[in-house]
Amino acid sequence: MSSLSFSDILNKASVFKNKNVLSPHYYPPEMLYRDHELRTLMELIAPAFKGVKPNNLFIYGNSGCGKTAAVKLVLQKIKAEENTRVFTTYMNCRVYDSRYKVIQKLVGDFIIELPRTGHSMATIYEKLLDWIEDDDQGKNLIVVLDEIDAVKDLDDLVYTLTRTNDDLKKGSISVIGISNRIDFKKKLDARSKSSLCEKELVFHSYNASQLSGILEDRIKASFNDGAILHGALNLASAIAASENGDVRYALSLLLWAGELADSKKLKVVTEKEVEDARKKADEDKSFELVSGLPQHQQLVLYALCLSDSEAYSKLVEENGDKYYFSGHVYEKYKSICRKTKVEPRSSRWYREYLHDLESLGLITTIESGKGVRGHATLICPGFDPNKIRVIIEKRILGD
DNA sequence: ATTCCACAGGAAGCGACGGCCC
DNA sequence: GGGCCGTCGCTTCCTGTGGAAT
Repeated sequence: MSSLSFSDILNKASVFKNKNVLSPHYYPPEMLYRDHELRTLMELIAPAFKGVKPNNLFIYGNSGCGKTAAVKLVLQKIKAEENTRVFTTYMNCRVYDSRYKVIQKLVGDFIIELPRTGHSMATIYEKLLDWIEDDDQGKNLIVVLDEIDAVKDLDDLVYTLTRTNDDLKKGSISVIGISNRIDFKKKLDARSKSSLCEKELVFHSYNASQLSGILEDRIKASFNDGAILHGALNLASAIAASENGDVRYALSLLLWAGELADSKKLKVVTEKEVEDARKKADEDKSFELVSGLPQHQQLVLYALCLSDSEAYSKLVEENGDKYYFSGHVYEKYKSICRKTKVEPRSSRWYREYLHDLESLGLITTIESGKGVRGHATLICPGFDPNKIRVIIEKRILGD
């Protein structure tokens, strides 16, 4: 042990040349197969350089199909231009998820950092207006709202930003909204929709051969020559193609497969490592998701996993999966709460928990449809119930 | 045809919290 | 220190919905 040094660890043989290229936070300087989208984006933004407000834009497409990367690339090009009054800012709405937080972030980026609360909406809004107008010809601000569907009061936000352009004597604000949920537009009211979606741009999913192309490109920069066998590459692209052409997923598969090969001291990554990486990724993901859950969501999940052995649980078989009535799971949840001396949440909140669990992929729900009285919901665990049970027992009931 | 059931999910509001400004 | 302000996690109340039961 005493002879071990950092250089030993760093110089250990590896299939990787540069792992960073595979990270989800890495954005490539060039993009393949997205010429049309990049051009459209740039044409849309171009008027800003003449002091004309660009149209608002709404971008959608499945996850991992290059939306964010394309926009970030264009933002870099804007920043590279000199002497302009075009300002840009990018934010992810999972973090900035309310009108207040978005406006606050704008003020923070360009004017002054503000505390989380304390100032009224009106105060910080005025600050923003003053800043945009405080220039001979005003400033043209382009705001990119990634995962825009996460904003809770999006109608208010869109209304405020639209109104800003009316209030401004000079300068403008344009919005580029990005989402991977096409259906979310339905939730907006008509005015916000027409305002936000002045222009729309769809990113279609990559097909298997495009995925291979992209992967090959990244492999060159991240792995040693010949470290990835052709079969492994093809398998990774095929898996990703079946996951809606998600490049991010494909890259993380390669990363995991490479790490697996390193740990087995292999010089090349084969199909086997990719396959194992996929399995391991699924398991790790479920473990991480479950252990990171708030207490009551864990209890709900636990109730669902335990329903199997209970005599009163009725089950409906649907292609081999066991579905449980949401009402019964709620009762089970309440009884577990009683046993563990925890105050159960209301059924309204329980329904929110189900939504959360479903969006995390930990459960799937279907409507009962015919054969059941009323409008019942049926729930099925997304992973092996026994494994989930063990994780939760360690977490909650263990201590 | 009407009533009942088992929910879904929107709206309003509550109270604690952390923070501002004066 | 008091009056605002926005947020969070939650409850209560309520209307809507689709099919079963009567």
